[in-house]
Formats: sequence, structure tokens, C-alpha cells
Amino acid sequence: MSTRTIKPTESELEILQVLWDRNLASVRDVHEELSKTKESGYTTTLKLMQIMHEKGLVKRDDSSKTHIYQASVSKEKTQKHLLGKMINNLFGGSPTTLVLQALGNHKASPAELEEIQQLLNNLKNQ
Amino acid sequence: MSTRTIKPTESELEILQVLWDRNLASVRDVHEELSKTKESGYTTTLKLMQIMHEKGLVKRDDSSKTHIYQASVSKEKTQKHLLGKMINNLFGGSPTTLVLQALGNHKASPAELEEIQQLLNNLKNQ
DNA sequence: AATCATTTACGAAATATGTCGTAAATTAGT
DNA sequence: ACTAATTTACGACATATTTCGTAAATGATT
Repeated sequence: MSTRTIKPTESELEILQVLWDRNLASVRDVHEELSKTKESGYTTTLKLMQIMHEKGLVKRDDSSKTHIYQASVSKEKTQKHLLGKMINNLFGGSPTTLVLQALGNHKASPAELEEIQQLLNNLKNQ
Repeated sequence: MSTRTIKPTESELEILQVLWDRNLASVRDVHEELSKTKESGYTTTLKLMQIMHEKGLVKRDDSSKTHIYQASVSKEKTQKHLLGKMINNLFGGSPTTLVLQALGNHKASPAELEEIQQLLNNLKNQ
């Protein structure tokens, strides 16, 4: 299916988060966002984003001095891909085990529980 | 709390899977299991397991020639840790989003759906 | 136009990961 | 006891990841 298997690294994922949020962003935009929770130099972020561009993880418009970046992999697709990997690598291929762990260990609001219930009902009636 | 934050690599996770399954295993045991799905040399597996020992990911009994290894991190703890990381890094801190993705994209049997329903009921009545 | 600030490009280094070859030690078979 | 097989130890290398410094290019200020 054409698409190379994409496996962003930890740092690349942080950058993708910002790009998914903003859609368009310069290196400076991304770097300032990351700086809120992380200590690292501007050129580090720049280099990472250049490498991501080489890999095809991001697109960019370099028609003006300040290049504008955009994610070229969708959030949903990436989530799906990495989730599948985790299910295989860590949960013996059982999504159910993962779901039980996630629900058991992390609080969810009544509204969220209801949302899950909805989906569950759909899956049952099939 | 002592325990350093442990983040096994891809290969280390494969090895841990085997150790979690068997509890006790030699390098050869592990390597033969991995060989079923993966192509790599015996000394590679050995080296990885030695490094895992240095890192404290595994314990070993080296009283006889063939060293016997055992995981020193529990499956549940590791799952919990990496799942939490993924929720933060990739699902904006929302376990619900992850659960919905997991249920939506991966098939679950009626029995499994029932199991999830049980847990859901418990969480609701709280 | 000259200067200053911002941005990109590039190279280089530190660490981690995964790979294996070879040698030494240990055990088993004869 | 000798030989063969197995296992560990160790060093080395290739690649990937993360980090930054410095220089060049670009654009803005005066």
C-alpha cells in the first residue's frame, strides 16, 4: 500500500503533537511550545524537523525565509499504527487486555464511560 | 520507590515476552523462541540479554554454566508504564480516546466484549 | 548601504541500539 | 584424558537518535 511503515521517535512524536494541534507552524512555533516542558536548543528542534522532512513525516512550504511545516501523517493513522504495535508487542495481540488495563488504571469521567458504553453496544449488536 | 523508569527497547520487549511466558529461561530457550518469527544470531540474543542484565531488566542465576534468566520487571507494571506513556504522548492524556481507538479498530469476541462490559459496570457504580 | 536579528544548512559528537565474529571457559561424549 | 559442542565474554561496527556549534543566507532596521 505504498505508505512506508512510519515509526516516529519519541522526539518526533512531540513535534507531531504540536503540528497536529496547529496545522501550520514554523520551527520557532514548535520550539517555543516544546520549551514549555522541555529543555533543548533551537537548532535541535530545527534539525529534528529537517530530518522529519527527509523522512516524509512532515511537509513544508519554503517559499519564504521562514519555512512553514505541516504534518504529513495523520494523527489517527499514527495512533492506529502505534496502538497496533503496542497490542502486539506488549499485550500478546489482545486489544481487550489493553482496554481493560487502560480502563482499570486511568480514571474516566461518567460521560466518557457513557461514550465507551455506546460503542460497546454497537459492537455487541453486530 | 527506588525503581528507575524503565523503557525497554523493541528487542528487549520481545525477550521479556518470552521470559514472562516461561518465567525461567536460558539464552538458548529465548533465542529459539525468537527464531520462530525473527532472523538473528545466537550471540545477538545473548548480548541483548547481557545488556538487559546490566540495566536490571532481568535477573539471572549464573551458578552453572548455562545461565538462567528471569524477568525482574513484571508484565503488568511494564504494560501500565508504557500504556501511560502512550496515552500522554499520543492520545493527549485521554485514556478514553485510546480505548475507543482500540475497540474500534481491533476485533473483539463477544466474550471479550462481555468482560469489558463487566468492568464498565463496576466503574459506573462508583 | 551597513548592521543586526532570525533562520536555515551543515557538520560533528555523544549515546543507544542491534548486529556479529572470535576467543575463552565449561561441560559432555567417547 | 581428549575432543567436540555449547556457552559466555568481549570487542567491534553500522545505524539511528539526540544534541549543538558555527557559518551562510535572508530579511528587517536605521
